[in-house]
Amino acid sequence: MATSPKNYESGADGAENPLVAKLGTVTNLAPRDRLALIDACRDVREVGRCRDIMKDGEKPEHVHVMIEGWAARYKILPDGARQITAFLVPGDFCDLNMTILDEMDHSIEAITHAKVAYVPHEEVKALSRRPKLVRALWWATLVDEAVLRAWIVNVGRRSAYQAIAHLFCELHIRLSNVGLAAARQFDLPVTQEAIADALGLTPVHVNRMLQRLRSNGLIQLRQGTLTILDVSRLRQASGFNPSYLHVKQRV
Amino acid sequence: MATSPKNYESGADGAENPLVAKLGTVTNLAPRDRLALIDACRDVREVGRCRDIMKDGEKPEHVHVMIEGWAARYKILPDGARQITAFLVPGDFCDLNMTILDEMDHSIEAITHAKVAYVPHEEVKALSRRPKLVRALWWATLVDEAVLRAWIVNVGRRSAYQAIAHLFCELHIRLSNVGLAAARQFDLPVTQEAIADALGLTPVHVNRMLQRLRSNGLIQLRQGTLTILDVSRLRQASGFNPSYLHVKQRV
DNA sequence: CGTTGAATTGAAAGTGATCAAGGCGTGTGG
DNA sequence: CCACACGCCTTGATCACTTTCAATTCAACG
Repeated sequence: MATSPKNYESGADGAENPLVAKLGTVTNLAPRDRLALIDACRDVREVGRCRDIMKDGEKPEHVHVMIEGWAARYKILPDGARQITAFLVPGDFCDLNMTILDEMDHSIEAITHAKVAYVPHEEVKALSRRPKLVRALWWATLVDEAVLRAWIVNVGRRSAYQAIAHLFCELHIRLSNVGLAAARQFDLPVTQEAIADALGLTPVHVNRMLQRLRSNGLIQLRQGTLTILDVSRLRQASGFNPSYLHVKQRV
Repeated sequence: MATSPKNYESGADGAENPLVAKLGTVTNLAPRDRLALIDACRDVREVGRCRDIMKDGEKPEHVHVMIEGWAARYKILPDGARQITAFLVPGDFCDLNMTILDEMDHSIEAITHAKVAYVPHEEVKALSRRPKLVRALWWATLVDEAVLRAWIVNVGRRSAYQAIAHLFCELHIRLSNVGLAAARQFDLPVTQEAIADALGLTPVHVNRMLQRLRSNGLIQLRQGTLTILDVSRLRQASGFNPSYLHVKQRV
């Protein structure tokens, strides 16, 4: 329900596969590259809501790619508190190249019912032999890193009100990249508690700031659908600058 | 002055070059690999304190490696606030593979007088042809990412007191990896303001929490030298778990 | 129509921010 | 050689954004 396949801009550019769509936002992938990616994602498995896709301490046997639904990368503190360090949407890697490390240092949970592609490591290696794809994969890694840095800024130096607005601006673009956002709206199948865990806030406070965002006429949020009423005003309010996402400007 | 070359465990394992020392903590590098790394770092330049090593919006011409001194990766917000997203110490890359992106989305500043190696991109490519080194370089990238995630947790879910303690625990290990920390102490040539910018706090509050850390007998901090009076108590106080640094346990 | 998870609302308490001033050490210039 | 300046660390008092704790409303569902 939360993740009805709306596919706003589906036919855009081979957006059947979100990974292809995402990587397509930076390079013009050759047909063979696309096919290789699609083929690598052939083993798709379903994961129930609130189920861990991967647990802290595990050594992943595959590389996981989000195909449908949302997931959250998170860490649990000794006192039980939870911090989400990333929202994973279709097209995102859960653990690219994590084989190199001994074990996961955090967990990943499906926050909606999700479909995840299980890609064998050899397959990734094979993909890496295609020059365009290595670059694209590196691009994805570097952007993930940039998103982490922006996340730190968000949590560290922005007010709760701004941080939430900023998060929405980011998700808007990232979802656009995979054809899952319209010009001003997208599915946001995320509880206020998850937003709180992502931004280091309490659910109560998130609720209040959302109300303020609404009453200021910046957003509308109902039944898991977020509508940005005034994109430029929301960006300005949060100090959002999309450059860190390194996308060929389209939004 | 702040960064006197103490080289606590210098002769450890070819620690003349901090990059070699760091990568040596995960793989047994072949002599030829070490030489290749050392050779790649031949062009070392000095950077004055408070000078930018790289500015937001630039396209780096080289890959930069910290050889001596400290630097900070940071972003400036529209309102002028600053958030540091990483401390770079000897052995750290400033911008590995950043060529793939169009331009820097943040800046890097030397926070002490520093020595930085300028490595041409081709040189990095050449290094990547050595299987052990590619792995080691990937390891470094993945650990950098893990550090970013831990940073988010620090800023988002820990109290100021805990966050500062946690930061010290992390730096302790990272500096040990490059032979720049003794069992219980290391140079910390960082102002309280920098710590504040790193953790999303105010200098005033950092000052107060440092005092508390001191009066609780956990640390001693004088003239840029931090002494951890009780390593395990400091780790416990901050909920520090070193696993995210993915080091062959030595500390 | 009762159950359940999530969203709301209220009041009180706190951690950390702000604003302002004073102390300290060091390097520089008269 | 001492005075002054500058950067950084300290300290105090006050303010406010967020948290806590608790209770209530809502909406989807079986």
